Amino acid sequence: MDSIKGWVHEVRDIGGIKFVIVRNRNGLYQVTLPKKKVSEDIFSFVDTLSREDVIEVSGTFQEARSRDFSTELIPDDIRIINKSATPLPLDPSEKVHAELDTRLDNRFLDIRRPAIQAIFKVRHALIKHARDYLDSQGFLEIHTSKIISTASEGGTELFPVKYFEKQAYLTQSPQLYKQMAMAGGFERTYEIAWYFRAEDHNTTRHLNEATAIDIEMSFIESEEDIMQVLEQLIHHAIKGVVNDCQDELETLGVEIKVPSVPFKRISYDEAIELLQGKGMAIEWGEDLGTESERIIGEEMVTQGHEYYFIKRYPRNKVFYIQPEGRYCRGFDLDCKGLELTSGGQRCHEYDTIVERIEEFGMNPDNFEDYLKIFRYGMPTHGGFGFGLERWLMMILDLKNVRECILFPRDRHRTTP
RNA sequence: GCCCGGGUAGUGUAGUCCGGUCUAUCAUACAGGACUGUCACUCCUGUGACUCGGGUCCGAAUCCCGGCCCGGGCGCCA
Repeated sequence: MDSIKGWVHEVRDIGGIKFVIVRNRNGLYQVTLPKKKVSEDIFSFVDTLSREDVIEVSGTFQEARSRDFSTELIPDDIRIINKSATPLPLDPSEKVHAELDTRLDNRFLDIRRPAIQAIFKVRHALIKHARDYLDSQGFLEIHTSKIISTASEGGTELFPVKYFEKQAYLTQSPQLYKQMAMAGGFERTYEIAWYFRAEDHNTTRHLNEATAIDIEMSFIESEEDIMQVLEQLIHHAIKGVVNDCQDELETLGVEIKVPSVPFKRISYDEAIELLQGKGMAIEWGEDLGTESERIIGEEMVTQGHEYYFIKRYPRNKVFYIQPEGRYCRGFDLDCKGLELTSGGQRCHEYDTIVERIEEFGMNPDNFEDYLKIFRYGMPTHGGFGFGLERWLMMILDLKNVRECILFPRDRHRTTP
């Protein structure tokens, strides 16, 4: 006796023969009911089925006369585990397109669609192989607090949290904790981290709650040591996805090239030259905006580089990055014009970090907990934060980063 | 935060520019019926909608103002 459990995807009633297509996470199954081969009860019972009812069918599999199915189940019994209400707020069989907003409002139904499940299977594989790679390189997985007391990193806006009688915030990055882990002698750590950013942006590539692969490592000579970990991680993880997710990639209609290492590196100076050569009015020292990133991305792609580093930024990029003359040892990793990663070698000397805080117009007195870690033996170190949703979006060529997280939080959405 | 675009059955759309059989299109869905190899089954019948409030006008889905909601771009950021 064979049995399948799943959702009623479709009922095709041809009169003297009926087909029930059952869907579960493994795919679609055909249940075939020729009038003369099944009981009268079960034959008429099929008429009461609605789309998305949860059922269990038991019977015997046999070879199918079908274009799409090699086998079919001739049922002895069909049991309804739970009925579905009608009409459905969106169509999991994908006959009618639904807008992203409708889909997200009904995300649990949206996820029943095989193409959506495929996105999250790829996401799983990506994280698994990234983790495997970091494990193989001796990195220790840690988890740090998401509730912080002050906006010590600067840059982005924070969500306030009422913490008993105190004011606290949701973390924007595990940055400072990773550095404490270096001060603590872990030498190599990573965290699959949650970020919260209270920015008012409203684009297809921003989330107010996002995940990232964050690493930190000690005893480095320069930011190059970190960049090598990053490019190897990307190379290995994508190779893993290509190996594990053939079916999912086919479902999504995506063909992935494993990027070869090492990745292209260009300096900030070269980026500015390139942009000026393309007629852009940009001066040395300015940030690279969306337009700049796009132009650089196009140029890199024509040179055959999907992934590329931009390094040797001006020293005013971020305060905790090790300065070097007018430059600093920070880098970004971009993919086809989209920034995926920000990282670099951090300051490790107490005097330097204090100077940097002052250089950025901040008060070192507000950084006491942070500064303490530089006083008692801090090794050279560096790391990066690598945005998972953005990476997945680029790999799968999806148009909206909201597709890459189960329950996205954007400027307006807090449900479901 | 700034700028632009949009809101029509459960879902997705046509119609809006140029107001008038719009009694609002089509698909899908839903309800009922026919069909013994479907595979987006097909066919027949039926059900179901103009975001809200105000204004202009003989007349508003259509024009104007405001609210609410949504999408996108920029800035900022991963």
